[in-house]
Amino acid sequence: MATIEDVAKLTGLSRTTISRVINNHPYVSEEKRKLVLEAMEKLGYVPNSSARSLRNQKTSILALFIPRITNPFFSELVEATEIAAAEHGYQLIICQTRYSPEKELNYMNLLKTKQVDGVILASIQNEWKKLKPFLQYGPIVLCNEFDDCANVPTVRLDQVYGGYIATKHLLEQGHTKIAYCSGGYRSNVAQSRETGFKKALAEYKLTFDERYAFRDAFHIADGKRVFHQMMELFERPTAVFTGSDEVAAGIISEALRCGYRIPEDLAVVGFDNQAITELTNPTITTVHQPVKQMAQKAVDIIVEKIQTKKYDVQEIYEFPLQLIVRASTIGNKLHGSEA
Amino acid sequence: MATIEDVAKLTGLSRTTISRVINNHPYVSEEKRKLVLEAMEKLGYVPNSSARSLRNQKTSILALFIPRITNPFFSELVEATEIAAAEHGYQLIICQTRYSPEKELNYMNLLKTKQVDGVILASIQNEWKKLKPFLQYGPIVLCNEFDDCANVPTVRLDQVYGGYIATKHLLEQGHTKIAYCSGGYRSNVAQSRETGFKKALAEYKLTFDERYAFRDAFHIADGKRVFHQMMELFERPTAVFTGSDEVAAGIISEALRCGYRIPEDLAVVGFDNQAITELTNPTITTVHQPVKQMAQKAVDIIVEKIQTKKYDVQEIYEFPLQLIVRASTIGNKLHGSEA
DNA sequence: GAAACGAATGAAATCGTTTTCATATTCATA
DNA sequence: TATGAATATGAAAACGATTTCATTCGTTTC
Repeated sequence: MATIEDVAKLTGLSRTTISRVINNHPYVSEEKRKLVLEAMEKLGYVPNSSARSLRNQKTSILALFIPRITNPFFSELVEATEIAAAEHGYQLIICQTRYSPEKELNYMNLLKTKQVDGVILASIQNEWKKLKPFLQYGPIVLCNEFDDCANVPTVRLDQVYGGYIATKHLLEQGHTKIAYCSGGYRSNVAQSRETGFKKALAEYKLTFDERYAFRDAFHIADGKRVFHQMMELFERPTAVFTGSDEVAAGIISEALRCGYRIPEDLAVVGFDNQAITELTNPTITTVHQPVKQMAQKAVDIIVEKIQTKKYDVQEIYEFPLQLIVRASTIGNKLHGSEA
Repeated sequence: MATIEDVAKLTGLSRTTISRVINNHPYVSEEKRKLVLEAMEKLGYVPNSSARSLRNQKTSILALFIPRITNPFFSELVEATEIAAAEHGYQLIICQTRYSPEKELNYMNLLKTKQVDGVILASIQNEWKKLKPFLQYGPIVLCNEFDDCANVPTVRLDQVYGGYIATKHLLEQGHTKIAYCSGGYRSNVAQSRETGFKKALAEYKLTFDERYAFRDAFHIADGKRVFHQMMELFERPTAVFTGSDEVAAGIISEALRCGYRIPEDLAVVGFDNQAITELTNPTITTVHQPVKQMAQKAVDIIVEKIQTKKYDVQEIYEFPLQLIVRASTIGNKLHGSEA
């Protein structure tokens, strides 16, 4: 393995000059520069990353925290983040917290041990006060998930509005008994959507019915289960808001299998605008989230924070959400509700 | 930021002793050990990763190469790989080649610059002879994708068998006009499946019809397109083998939308056993791939290779595939073919 | 013609660890 | 009581880069 010393010896120059060539510093004669480049080529020399990291106090690695990558929303986020990071010359380490506060805290040591230059949190499993101390070691940027207490840059989507427009759409179709599905209690994303959901209900003088709330719906299978739970209710809902397209697809799939009609018997609205929304037979009305833009922005910001070294500023960047109306809420001009 | 020197000063000991405590070396008196641990706690000291990497010539980072992470098969692979890596104390850097040989080669420099201890290739975009030179810098393990020329450990699945059992299943249902879909020409995975497909055909004295071959099908949308291409053929196939559940789902979705019956008009077999196979209305017959086991094995092996430093050995570990029969090929005891 | 400046180069310190080697002490053994 | 091991500790040399500070040599400038 050739080192800078080998190149120096071969060229008869000092390490300093070699380093200057590597880093495109001025004050190197064209003659020597060529000599060095040839020697580097000949030796197959490439600077050692660890040595550079140590000397420069910089790893060019970012960490992205997500609960799990097989959730298509997070897949998309990882895809976009990796691409954006690469554009800035950064590598991306994936940290799957699997919803565990301990795992999250453990991964946070990547920042403390200087294995990464910064952390992007796309989900949060601990209270902010547990996370905050790590700010002294490097920048933390919130992306998607957020926390009002957190004094750090936050890139997020207007989830209240998302919950609101999706619900309002159902209300406009005449529905009054609308169930609510989400994934988890802890997430502020989910809570915001619920706020938007309730806001829309309130505008129609309706109150939130706890019996219609299912806050443990993450996957397709959960959607199928929730469908049955809804149908067992005394007063069945005629529409359902879900926090993910997978759950919506699960509900629809199970409903159809059991002989129900969508949206006539049950209108369903998803969230995320995943590929599967075009797959089910009534295609799925959903809320589009501009994941790419969000990821790009988060990376831009963290790169800037790494440079400026000012980490504890609360800046909020919010992107809009967009309702995509498809067939799962509007069936052949029929209204689904006969409240 | 506290360094080992600070701990040494605070305790009045040498860096050597601090290091011994950190690394659990023998020959440190219990008294001093406690003293050191207290000082570390007090200073919030944690060893610097870059310094350790440089000194130990080891980063504890692996790189995983995939075309793109939003393909659910690769999401699952990344998930399992990250978990397995974490168990061994390794971090995982994601490298999305996006099917580009240049990007792949570029990411390979992670190995050369010693930013990672090893590379797991889950897809291959270059000829092996382009990749081979990197072996002098660290271990490369093939996982999922493979190359017979490659003199490295390979963890793979028996794709010939996978293509064979899926096709044989269709043949057993009486089909004789079976279309073939795959994603890409270059991949040995796809080519092996095609070999298995042809082998099954041959056993039934049927020949491969190039007009029935669609080798550019990756996503749901491709499935929809391919469905129409198939239906425009003079002699329509009565069954179709696909290289992914997404494509299968796309075909089924579009077929249903256009009023065709599945499997009566067209039997469809997918690949991967993804969640969506349980979503479409006739659920999708597919081939299950033991992704977790494969990923776990690949990580186990690369960790071992990092230790033993013997990289250029061709060892092949093959896991079996399994046909999962669902409704998209067997409809209510009806046979779909009337050749 | 001296002073000042710019271009080109190198010696040595530095980043924060781990490891090698040396030294000192204790303790058992012949 | 000398001898050799086992235990406990530290000084200094690595690991492979970058940067600071000199130094040297031309070239301008007054």
